[in-house]
Amino acid sequence: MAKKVLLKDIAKKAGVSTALVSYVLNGLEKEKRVGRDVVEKINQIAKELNYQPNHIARSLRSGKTNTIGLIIADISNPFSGQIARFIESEAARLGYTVIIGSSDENKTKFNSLIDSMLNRQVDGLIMAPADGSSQQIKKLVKEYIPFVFIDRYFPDISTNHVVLDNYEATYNAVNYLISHGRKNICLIIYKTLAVHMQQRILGYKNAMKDNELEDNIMVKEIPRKSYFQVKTDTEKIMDELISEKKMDAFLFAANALSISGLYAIRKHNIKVPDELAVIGFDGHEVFDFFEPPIAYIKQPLEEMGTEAVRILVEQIKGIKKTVQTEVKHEFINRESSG
Amino acid sequence: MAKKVLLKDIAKKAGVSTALVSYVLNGLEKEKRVGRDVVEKINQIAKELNYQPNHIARSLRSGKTNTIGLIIADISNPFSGQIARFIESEAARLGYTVIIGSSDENKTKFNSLIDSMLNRQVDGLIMAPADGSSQQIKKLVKEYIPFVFIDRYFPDISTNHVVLDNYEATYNAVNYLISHGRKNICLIIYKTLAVHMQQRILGYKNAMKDNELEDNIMVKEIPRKSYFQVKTDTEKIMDELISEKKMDAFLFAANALSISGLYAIRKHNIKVPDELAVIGFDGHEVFDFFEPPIAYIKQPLEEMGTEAVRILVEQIKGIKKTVQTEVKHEFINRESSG
DNA sequence: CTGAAAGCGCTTACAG
DNA sequence: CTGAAAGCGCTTACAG
Repeated sequence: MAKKVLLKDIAKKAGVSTALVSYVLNGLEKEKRVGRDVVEKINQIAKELNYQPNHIARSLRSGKTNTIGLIIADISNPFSGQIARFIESEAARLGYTVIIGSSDENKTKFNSLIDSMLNRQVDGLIMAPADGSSQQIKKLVKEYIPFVFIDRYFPDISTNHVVLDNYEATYNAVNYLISHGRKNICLIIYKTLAVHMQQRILGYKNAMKDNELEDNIMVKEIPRKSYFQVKTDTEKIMDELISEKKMDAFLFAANALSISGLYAIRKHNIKVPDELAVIGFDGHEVFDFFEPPIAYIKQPLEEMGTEAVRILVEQIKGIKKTVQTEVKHEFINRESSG
Repeated sequence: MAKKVLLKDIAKKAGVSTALVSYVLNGLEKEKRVGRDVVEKINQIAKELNYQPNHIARSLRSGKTNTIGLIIADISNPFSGQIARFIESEAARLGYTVIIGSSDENKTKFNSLIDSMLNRQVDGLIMAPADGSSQQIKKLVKEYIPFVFIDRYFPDISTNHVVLDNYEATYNAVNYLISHGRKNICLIIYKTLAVHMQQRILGYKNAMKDNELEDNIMVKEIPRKSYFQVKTDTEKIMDELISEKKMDAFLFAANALSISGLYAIRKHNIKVPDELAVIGFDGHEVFDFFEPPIAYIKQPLEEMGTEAVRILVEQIKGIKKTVQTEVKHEFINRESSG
């Protein structure tokens, strides 16, 4: 293996101390008022030897790793993957590397991911917290670990977060359905106490109430288990609802739910939107393929990811204010909405 | 911030040196023949103080970071995301953390990701190398950096890799189509010199030849650009081919190509498989939704990911033999194949 | 403007 | 069986 070039190799060759080399290579030549000729010589030698600093050594000394921990539900799911991608890009732009972990919405895994990332001395965390993990989060707050939530948060802890305008998202969608003549609108959603889902329920319910349809409120909650289980559970509920023939519209509050629901709708050969209007969440290629294309509530993933990184980096740099950002959904209206 | 517990805190409290503590906590008590009572005392105090080792310090001293760099095309694409997930799991099981980077199939990005990961002192790399990056790879080989390729490799460099039996995958699929009466089979594939795609072309061509259909060979190559561009290009070519009405089957050699092709097929209202048989690659929910469901060649992603990690970790631990694994495709046969 | 030196928190020969 | 000490490769007060 080619011998690694070290700071002191440059120092020796330039005939100066390692301190000078460190200053120059870190752009502190102005601040430390290093001589012009020395700066030039050091830069040239560094280039010549193709010097690559050892991040580990730098981190140990400086206490900063320039690494961000990202904890999401599951990197193999497109929603998580896309947001991870945007986070990775923005982080790289700002000089940070990202370590990703998948919690599977499991509190134990989530907590152990946090521990493992902290042991690796990440400078901060971006997380979609799992249900029931608020104890662990309180510890982070107490220890002044910089972090930002995405997608959800705990209302009883004051934290930085970037979330969707979940209430408005479902409120508007339901209003749209009602204004186009639908009255029996069912909301299919995950069974969880997480705020983001609760807000989606609230948006739905209030839209129904505001249109004097409170008697028609119908919320079906699906346990958040494996993808396969979600599909089975959703299809089963859809089977019942469809055979009762009471519904004239479905609003799905998450991607996997939408897809599972669409399977059921197709199986029963229901005409969309004539018999049933449908609005999905997040967006998926299956929505484009369905006959007709499915309308959906789109989250601005790039904005969410970029914003989360920006907020986190500010926190890491020492800005102490709490930042809570709500980004706007976009309603992608297509034939299925009726 | 709660004061971090250090090795020497434990040592002080136990009245021993840090060396003993280090040995015990790293499970070297047998090898170093540490006294029983001392072992117990150290373990107890470590638990009591909730000691968390500083990985950075450990890494600097030991030269091992227990970190793996993973470079794939794009983490937001389901194929990459799923394989990343399996790699992450297996790595965690073996005590490694994964840093992920997306190359976008771009040689420059790919090379700079390698540099950045090496600066972070990853112990090894798992990569789906971008076209034209073989120079950089030769450097890795020369510097004895442990790495494993997935999905593709460079035939002129002897490297560890885990790849699909690409030749057999398309050979068998084409044979199946022919044995079910298809004669004018078109292969839609990315335009690249990468071996894995070349093997898929070869499998196709040889199957055609072996059935005396060499005059019917029709390969259409799509430049690998943005997803949007791929879709546009594929649809355009499909439009032509479909209007000529000469084809009776399509084999798509990658996921994005399949989906783009399916859009075109649906647009033209072609009956599958009556007018046109279709076989896709990789698998996607859209395949399930299409009428009829699309048959496809499935890659064993879990096996590929797990195997890649195992090989890499062996290399990191010093085993020098080159390991080249070919995993078996699975043909998921469904109505569309005719 | 520059250098000598401490120190980040571990691991690991070495000596006894 | 155990301890004192060097050292991983940087950064950064401190002194001049």
